[in-house]
Amino acid sequence: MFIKYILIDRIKGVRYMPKETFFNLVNEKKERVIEAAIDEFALRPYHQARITAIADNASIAKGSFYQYFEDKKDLFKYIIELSVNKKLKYINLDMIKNKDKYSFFQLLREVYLSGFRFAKRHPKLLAVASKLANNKELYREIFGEYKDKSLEFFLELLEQGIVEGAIDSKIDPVFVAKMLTNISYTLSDFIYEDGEIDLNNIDESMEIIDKMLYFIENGLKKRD
Amino acid sequence: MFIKYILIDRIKGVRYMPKETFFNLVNEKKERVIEAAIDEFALRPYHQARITAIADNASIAKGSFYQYFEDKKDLFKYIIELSVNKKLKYINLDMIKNKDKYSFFQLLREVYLSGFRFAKRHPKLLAVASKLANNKELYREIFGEYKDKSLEFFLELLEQGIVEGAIDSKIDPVFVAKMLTNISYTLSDFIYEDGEIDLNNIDESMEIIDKMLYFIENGLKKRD
Amino acid sequence: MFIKYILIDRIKGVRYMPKETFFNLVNEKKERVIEAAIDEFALRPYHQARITAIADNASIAKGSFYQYFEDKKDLFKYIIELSVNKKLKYINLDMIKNKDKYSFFQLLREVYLSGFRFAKRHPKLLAVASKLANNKELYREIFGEYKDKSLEFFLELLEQGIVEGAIDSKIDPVFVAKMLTNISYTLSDFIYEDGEIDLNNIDESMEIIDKMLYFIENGLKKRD
Amino acid sequence: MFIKYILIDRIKGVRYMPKETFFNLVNEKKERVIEAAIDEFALRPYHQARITAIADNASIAKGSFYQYFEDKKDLFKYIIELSVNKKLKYINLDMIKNKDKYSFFQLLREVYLSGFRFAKRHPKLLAVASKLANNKELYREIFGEYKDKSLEFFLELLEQGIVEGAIDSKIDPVFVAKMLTNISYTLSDFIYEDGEIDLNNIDESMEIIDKMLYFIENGLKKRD
DNA sequence: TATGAATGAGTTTTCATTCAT
DNA sequence: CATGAATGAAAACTCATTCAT
Repeated sequence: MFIKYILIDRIKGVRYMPKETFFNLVNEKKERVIEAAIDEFALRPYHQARITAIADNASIAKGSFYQYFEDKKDLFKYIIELSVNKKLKYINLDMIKNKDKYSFFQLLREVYLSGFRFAKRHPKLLAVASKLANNKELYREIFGEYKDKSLEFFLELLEQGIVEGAIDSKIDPVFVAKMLTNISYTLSDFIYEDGEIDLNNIDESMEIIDKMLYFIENGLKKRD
Repeated sequence: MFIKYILIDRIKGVRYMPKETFFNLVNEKKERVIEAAIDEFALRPYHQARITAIADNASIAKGSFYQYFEDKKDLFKYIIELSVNKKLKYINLDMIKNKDKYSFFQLLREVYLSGFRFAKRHPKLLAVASKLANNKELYREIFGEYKDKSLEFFLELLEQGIVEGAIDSKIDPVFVAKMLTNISYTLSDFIYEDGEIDLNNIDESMEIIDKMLYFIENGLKKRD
Repeated sequence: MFIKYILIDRIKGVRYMPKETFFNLVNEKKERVIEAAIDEFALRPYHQARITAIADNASIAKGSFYQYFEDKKDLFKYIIELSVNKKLKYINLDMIKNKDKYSFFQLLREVYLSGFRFAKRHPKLLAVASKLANNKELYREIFGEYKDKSLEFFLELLEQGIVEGAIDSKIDPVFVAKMLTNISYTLSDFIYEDGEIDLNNIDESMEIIDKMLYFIENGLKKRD
Repeated sequence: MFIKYILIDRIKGVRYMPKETFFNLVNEKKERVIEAAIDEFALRPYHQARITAIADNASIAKGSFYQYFEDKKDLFKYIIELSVNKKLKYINLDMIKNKDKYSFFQLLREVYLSGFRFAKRHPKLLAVASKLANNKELYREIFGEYKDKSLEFFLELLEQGIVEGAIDSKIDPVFVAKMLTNISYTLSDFIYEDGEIDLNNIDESMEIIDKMLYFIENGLKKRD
């Protein structure tokens, strides 16, 4: 999930934005709109989500909505972008930036842990993102065709790990990068669903991440 | 995916079916309808899929559609069921039925391989199934609440594997079962997307599965 | 009600009839069709009644229906006509034919009693007739504009009653004829609705009729 | 009819209403919609009445209709309610409220006269109400099950009349109440139909009512 | 800028009737 | 005659978007 957001951030040259009028609103109203939008997009798939409901819940006129945003897609993009930005704050950016100073498994742990933390604190944003992830057609319609940067991120990490001798060189880096990416996309999603886990217990959360990493590490690490 | 299909098969007592009129049609027309439906459901999320488009593409009158099926949901269920049945043919049922005679990793290989084969040969059916898997609300509306049997299937396998000493007893079976289930749901999906892989080369396909299994096996197997 | 049926009978020159094919059917099938039609027309207003349901319940093909009847209206007319004929059997025709031999109140009693008896024995036919009576548009569409013969029947009776000195000459015959007609149309209907009355108790039925006649007689009879 | 309206008025707590948007319309448009609706509901039975026709005749977009009303039933209820309110203005409420100060026959006269006046001035509203009265299924669907208050109203009047010695104690009050109710429901309806009566001649109207009352009075009043 | 009424294309569904076999 | 699939007009209802004030 996290990586996907990084990706989105990178392609932001193409992104559409709310109109200036939206940014001129008083914060209170802006937030009413954003919250109403998140509520609706979290609840219904994109095509089922209704501008009417958003306008009603934000207590703005339907006409006003079109003063602020080009159309439904414009709003959706904006909400996705907000999620990205929110999510980035949960990542230990320092560690990622200086990724050559940390081991592969340290970095991986951080990436997954961030995703999990985010899921815990912002379940609705997670729901919105999940709606997008589950709808490839929409995903491409909104962001266009792309090379998956998150894949490249993991690939780079893996190759570095092999060079460093931390990872079994018999694994196929491309394939494993795909798996890790896939896990990063769905991890927080499926953990979140498990009602038995107390999301407020941070120790327990880490324990889960660590169980997974134990499995991954075993699967990847070089043995003598 | 495979396990989910087994599940669906089991609850088939509740399933709704096309009307008799549909089965009385000449095969050629029946297939036109089925293909048009698969095309539409593969292309659009369930709620966006249009009866009109299906009728048009199948070259039948809109009214005829309702001679054959109760409604959109009825058709959708039927298409899902077709997928299930098609998929079951790709599974080495013999091996699954006699699962106590095979090792955990042999069974896992078979399960994943089946999913992959199916994805290769019926990409549209995969797309339809994926639409359902990605829409939990619809899934429950159609099939009712349920305990995920595929999870239990993997869990059982894992516990047997631990008892037999094939699997590292330090892993958390519940958690790993979740991961394996998750992989089974998405594996063929994400492999299929990679245009670089030659789906018609069966050796290459197996090679991919085996790469994944190498990783999983390393992650799980007991070491001395 | 009864009088309305007499009326219909008289205008039968205009009536449409089932096709010959219908009359060529074996009685058993004919009756299946008639019963299914009565069931449907008793249950739903004319425009809501469905040929499909009738064909299904009669176990005939929908196409066959159109071999027997011109269309829905044709069938409806036929069912109405059947009701009329059935109803006529409940009337002491002898008494009506020789109406100059009986007193006004004797005749009135017979007319109302007949309607009541019929309602009791054929509640579904009553329901069908009531559907028609309640839908003037349909009534005229089916039977065309008409002078209400039942009105004339009562009027004639009343005038005779006045001449004979049985009826108060201060009443307005036209007006009272209208009221009596109206009562004849709705009497059985509203008595039938009253769940408290035991329709199978013939004495009780007569008692009701007689209560009404007591009231009417008081209202009309000449006093010295 | 009148009494039924009183009844409806009483249960008005449950009534559904047009949306606010409807009341915000300029009066001219509101009236166009109301008139188009009355025209359609007067012409066709409820299930046959077409939203499309109403929208067309009111010169509004079909979509606009749904801005104003929840659905067809919502509109129908509103039209019925309008009729009720209009009708109540024709009733000498003062007299009804103080019913112990007036004789049974005076009250009856007032009730029937009101119904007649209303029928004369608003024939279409009468047609609409009659559609409802003739469709018990719809009536109950819209207003719910109920004890017929109008029956009780007449029953009460009658019993008081008996106690006061104004009415023949040999009549069956329940039965007569039913008849009077029935007459009140259909009176204006059947008078209206008679093209020969000059509805604009108020004296003539009263004359008709009085003819009827003469008959009823004779039928009911106590004789020495 | 704010408003909210107006729009109408698009969707599902129903059913009387036709027609080829 | 029997059959039952085919048809398509017609209906209710939805909702993103426009636009006049």
